[in-house]
Amino acid sequence: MTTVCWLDDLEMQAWRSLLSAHSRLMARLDAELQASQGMSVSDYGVLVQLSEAEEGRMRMSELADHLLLSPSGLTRRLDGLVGAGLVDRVRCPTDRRGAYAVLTATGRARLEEAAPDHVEQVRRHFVNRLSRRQLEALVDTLNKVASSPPCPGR
Amino acid sequence: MTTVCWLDDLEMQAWRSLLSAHSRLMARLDAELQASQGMSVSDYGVLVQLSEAEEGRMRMSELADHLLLSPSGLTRRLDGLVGAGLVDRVRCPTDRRGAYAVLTATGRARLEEAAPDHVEQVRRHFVNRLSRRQLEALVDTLNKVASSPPCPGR
DNA sequence: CCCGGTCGATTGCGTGGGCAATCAAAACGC
DNA sequence: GCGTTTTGATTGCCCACGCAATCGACCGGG
Repeated sequence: MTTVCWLDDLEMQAWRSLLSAHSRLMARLDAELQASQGMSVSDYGVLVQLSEAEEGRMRMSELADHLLLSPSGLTRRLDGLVGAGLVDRVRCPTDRRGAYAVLTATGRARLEEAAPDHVEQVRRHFVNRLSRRQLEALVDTLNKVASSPPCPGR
Repeated sequence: MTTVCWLDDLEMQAWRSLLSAHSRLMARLDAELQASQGMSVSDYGVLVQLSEAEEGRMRMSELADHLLLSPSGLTRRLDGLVGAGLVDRVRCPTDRRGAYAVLTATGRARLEEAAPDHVEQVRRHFVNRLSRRQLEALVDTLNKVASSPPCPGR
């Protein structure tokens, strides 16, 4: 019974390792941040992005781009955070279609509270398992993967 | 405004590269396989696993493990494939709780039809962007990430 | 036997997220 | 200045998936 396999062993392994590593890693981080801080990694990500932005505020569309989320996805993710008082939605005064997401004081506090745990978890499950050289190589490798396609069609 | 950041630059880059590369890669592969074959990468994955198994059959639980899916997730994923006639559900004769997922003839045909496209897409967006050395390093790196935690708690 | 414990699979339910449609507010064209 | 088009965000609808509860079937101790 010939199995369909036009990727050689190494290529196949690389592909499957990527799926497996990502899946396991995310599952662990989600579970642990949920357990230790009652916060999802996604919500944490929103708070981090905002905290790094000028004055803790960012336009919805820009934020969505940074988080690799669709506009609708972000809208609803913010609903939760707004409900929890961690983020405010502020209509943009100069362009009244647009809106800012702004980190509230409690939001910032909550982030600072959760950050040590999350960082420790990322270290334990990811960063600390790799050498500096491996981290460098990984960045390089993944950037090649993430970069725009050769665009033959466009 | 000090941003929360207890990971140094390289570590942060590695972490964000992983998220970004995975997200973009999956989005591209999903979109392209959907466009060229009307099939999701997840469904494709099920067919591949079955095709590699003895006689194209596998127990539900084992299949779920291979696919990194929860039992319920697999059950419902299979519903679709069964509905499409690509897979059969067969109750295990020796243990009537259990069930096999078996690849049908049409399922195998469908897989063989879709495979060239998918392989080409994985090559274009992933494998071919990397050198052999990078692939080797990547496998090694990701396996370290995926491997079981140090288990201090258990 | 048979009865409590366990196991494999499925189902109910909740959450997360994408796409397409929508809406209001700009921006553009003339 | 006033339609038309474009843009930013939100909403409706849908799908994927995980967890917990469930159900039938097996198993091991009396």
